[in-house]
Amino acid sequence: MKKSLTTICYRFFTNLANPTRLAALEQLMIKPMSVSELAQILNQEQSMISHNLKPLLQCNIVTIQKKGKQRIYTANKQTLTPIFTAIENHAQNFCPTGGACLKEENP
Amino acid sequence: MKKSLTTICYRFFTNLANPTRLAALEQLMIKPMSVSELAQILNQEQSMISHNLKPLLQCNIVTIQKKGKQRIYTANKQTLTPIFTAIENHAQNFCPTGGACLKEENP
DNA sequence: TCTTTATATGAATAAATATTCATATGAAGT
DNA sequence: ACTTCATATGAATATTTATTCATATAAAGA
Repeated sequence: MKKSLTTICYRFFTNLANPTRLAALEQLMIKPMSVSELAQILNQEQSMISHNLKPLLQCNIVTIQKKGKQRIYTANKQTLTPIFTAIENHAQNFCPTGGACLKEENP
Repeated sequence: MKKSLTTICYRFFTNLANPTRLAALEQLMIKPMSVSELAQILNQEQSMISHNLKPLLQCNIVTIQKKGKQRIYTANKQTLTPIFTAIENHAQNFCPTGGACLKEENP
């Protein structure tokens, strides 16, 4: 890992380390959609969705395209698919019960 | 992405979204080492290293083995290598200057 | 057993992030 | 130009997370 990668990783992981943003990405992995559609599906305020999409956009974890008044956000699958796959593998190999990594809960 | 994966991802990314933990992992990717060795290399207090290794251990992102009084921590390369690789790729493809994703800084 | 060394833990404080609410911007139609 | 709808932004507050310092535990040797 090159020195600068730590910085990039930090921004990247910080970006993903948020339940709202992960839930939004989960939806966007299914299909591109607008802010208000996301807000409706996730049952969150529009401003919250906007606030949370902003850093994802800044890191190109999502992209945007205008469609009339709407902004359609699209997940960057090229980046996200391998990462989610890696975590799925980790979960399978190292968190067999889905919560086994919570060692404090099963000592 | 299954429903529960969002939860696992959240724990996982939260774990990695920290400069101290990333720096520790960077070292542990090079070679396994003890808490005090990490503390020395990273120029941080021992308690801080311990505190930060704890959640990594809980999620099996690192493993531990005892060696006398020392605890030798080892990075889980099986999990970490593909993730770091994916982020390296993302950085190459979407952050060409290493900071291009900071769009506010080059508008 | 006493001492030393290595590590972990707890609790207080400090710092960073998220969330909310009010409001601004901006596109499209009337 | 005015209205409506979609989205973004700012600023205050709430919440989460990190850091520090003091102390506990635990292994090993004298």
